[in-house]
Amino acid sequence: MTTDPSPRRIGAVDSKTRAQLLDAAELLRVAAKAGLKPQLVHYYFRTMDDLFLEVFRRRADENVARVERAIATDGSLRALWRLHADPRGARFNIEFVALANHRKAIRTEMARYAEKYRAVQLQAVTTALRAVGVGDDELPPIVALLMMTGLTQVLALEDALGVTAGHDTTRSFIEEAIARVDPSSADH
Amino acid sequence: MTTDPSPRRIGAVDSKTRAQLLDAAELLRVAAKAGLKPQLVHYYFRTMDDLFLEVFRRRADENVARVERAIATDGSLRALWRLHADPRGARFNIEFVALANHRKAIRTEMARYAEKYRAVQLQAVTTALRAVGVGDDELPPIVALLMMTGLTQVLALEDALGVTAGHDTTRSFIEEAIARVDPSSADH
DNA sequence: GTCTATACTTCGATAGAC
DNA sequence: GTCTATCGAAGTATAGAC
Repeated sequence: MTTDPSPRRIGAVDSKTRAQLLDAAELLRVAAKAGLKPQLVHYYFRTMDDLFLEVFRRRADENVARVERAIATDGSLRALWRLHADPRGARFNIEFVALANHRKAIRTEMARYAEKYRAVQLQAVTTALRAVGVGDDELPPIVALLMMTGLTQVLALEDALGVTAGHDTTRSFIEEAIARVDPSSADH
Repeated sequence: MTTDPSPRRIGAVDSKTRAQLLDAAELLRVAAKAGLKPQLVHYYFRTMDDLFLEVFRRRADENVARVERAIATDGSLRALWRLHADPRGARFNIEFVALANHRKAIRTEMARYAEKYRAVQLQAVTTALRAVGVGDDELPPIVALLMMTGLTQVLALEDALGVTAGHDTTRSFIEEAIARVDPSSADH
């Protein structure tokens, strides 16, 4: 998919400029805003899709790794929620949802990663819930996971719009609910 | 904001073509796909923002009205969830989030409506929870509302990507949870 | 009042200059 | 290997024809 069937020349993978373009794209300003000529994008990535795909994969891989690391060191419910509660992940997701709206290649890649990511997280949530004695019929892991994901997403989305009423209340409530069910992981 | 400070001519508000453009835009194909020349958009709406803003307001107003109607006839938790669970609303929202990413005018309008919509729904959820005896400290209405909204949003979003694992389980769980807390509103 | 010819700008991409 | 001149297409908007 990223392999190059055409004869056109392409920039070196370890080029500094290439890295700059990736960084810029991640912040969703492309080229111009980073002080680089727009054409450079096509020299280093051939197409816009290729650029965005690489940004996406880079981040997605990192996220999967982060979750796996977190599980290894502290698989508590609270730790998982904290992971979710970081708005950067949700914000990143929103940006790409917007992109995916127009770009099939992005959509496909998001689907692929959504499944992989979901599996990793589901495993973690399942273990965490079991650890604190929450039964599958009381709260199925997949439900807990989708709720966490959804909640984080709305919070991030509204935040981007400047609508934040009730957000702190909600975050506190979740933290407290977790503390209630698993006092051992409390840290303040 | 939609008033016209410039002298340029503009199409009649009750024109059939104008209505067609609005309908087309709602389905996110614009002009061309509806068999209309792209320039017509600018005759009837002056700018793209104006077109999208009108589509958005039309829908948003309708949604607010729909919730208000629902509350009036059946303000039960279940009814509110059903309202949320309709994926059309969430899908619509996602489309506009994508648009808002590039269009400040849309972003501003979304924020305005988000607050209005939130107020109406919060009122409804508050009443519904009180009716079934769920205390504010047990589950604050704003938390319930944000969770419902978030959950619906993820479901719709994943659905758009073709990722649907666990969705049915989750929907069933919510329905059952509601039935448990409010058996009177059960309908099957 | 309705629509189209036209222009301008941005985006995506290529070929070619250094 | 790195970058820029240039192009075509799409998106956005205006002036003018019917």
